Amino acid sequence: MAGPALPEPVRHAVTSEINATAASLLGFLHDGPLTGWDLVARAEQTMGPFWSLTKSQVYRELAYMAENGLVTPGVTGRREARPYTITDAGRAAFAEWAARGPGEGTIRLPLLLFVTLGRHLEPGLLRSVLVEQRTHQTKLLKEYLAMRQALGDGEGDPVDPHVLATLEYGITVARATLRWIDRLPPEIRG
Amino acid sequence: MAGPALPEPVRHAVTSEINATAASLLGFLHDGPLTGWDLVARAEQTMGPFWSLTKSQVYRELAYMAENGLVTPGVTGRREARPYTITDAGRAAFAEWAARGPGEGTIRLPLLLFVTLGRHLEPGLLRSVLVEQRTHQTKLLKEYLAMRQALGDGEGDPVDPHVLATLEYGITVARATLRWIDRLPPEIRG
DNA sequence: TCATGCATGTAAGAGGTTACATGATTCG
DNA sequence: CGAATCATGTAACCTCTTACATGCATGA
Repeated sequence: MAGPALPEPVRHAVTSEINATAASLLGFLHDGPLTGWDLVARAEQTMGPFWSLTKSQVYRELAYMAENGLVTPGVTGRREARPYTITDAGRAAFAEWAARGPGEGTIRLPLLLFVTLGRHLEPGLLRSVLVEQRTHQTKLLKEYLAMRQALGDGEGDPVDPHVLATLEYGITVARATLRWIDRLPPEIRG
Repeated sequence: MAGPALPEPVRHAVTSEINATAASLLGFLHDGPLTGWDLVARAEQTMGPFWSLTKSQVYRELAYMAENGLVTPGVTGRREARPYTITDAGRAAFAEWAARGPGEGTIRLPLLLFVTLGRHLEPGLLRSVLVEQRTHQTKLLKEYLAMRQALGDGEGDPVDPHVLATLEYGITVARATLRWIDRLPPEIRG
């Protein structure tokens, strides 16, 4: 009974879909070549906390994408900087990712976990955490407002409304969070 | 020259700190024994999208915690249900985790990525995504309001203000998101 | 010359997701 | 009796984080 070998399951059968991390890098590369370092900075500057990204991930995805022809590494310039350029295949992969729509996203807020489980925490702990959080959100909001101000003052290039819209989201959420903290009942806020 | 062997790096030197996922399970178990299934449901009900958790993770953490004496599995009851009870060591591990404070949290919103990279998307794609998102947030808000209503109508047990506060956060954020969408400039909203 | 910032990368492990597999119970 | 729901779990894989290692360039 020499049966046929079990077939290897075929992965990535058609197009080897890229993940959201790679897609975000390709998105930024539409504006021109950038190094891994630049990409980390760009993500941080334009998306703040709403798109977390570490340099390890970035270098890994860049290497993967270079292997697959989605980007091409350039010659190293100043210091060891190696700029990557998006290719037509890269643009196609990005468009394909975009066509699938944004998925659900991931949110994990330990702060909310603290609040939810508040009755099992030592009294005072939750309060001090909320005080810290208030300070943090206030600082964040201030920074966002300063950024908007700087973009508004026609400093150099015209502002992309999409980038501004993302900044507005940050402002909106920071304000909402502050209001929420301030309206928490006294049993919780102390 | 028989030098000493390289020392094995010692991990978890002191107390083998638990992760936030395990901590959340221990938190819920403070209210009494729960099965893995219950825990998934509890997290979903009380924290909604702000604490994502899959059953694979839950069963894995429960097994790990049982091995380490933080919880004890009970006898299987109805169906295959196996309720876990928190131990004193479990309560200690939870308190220790809490004392470290909530960390930064993780947020990854592909929707914001779409907005930020909007100028590189096919015209119309971003608009339809925003329309869908508006519908989704409206539905979410409705559900939250219904939940608050149900909790407010003294249905059975008195409501824990902490759980209510978490629900308020959901309401606040959903409203803020809706306002943000509605105020997006016409170049983006269409 | 020394600290700081720019810049790239590797290794290892922890955490999270998806698909699969199985079976009990309830209700219509 | 069949469908839906309750309930547990494994395997494989992907993704993300942390720590480590290296070196160039700039400017005080």
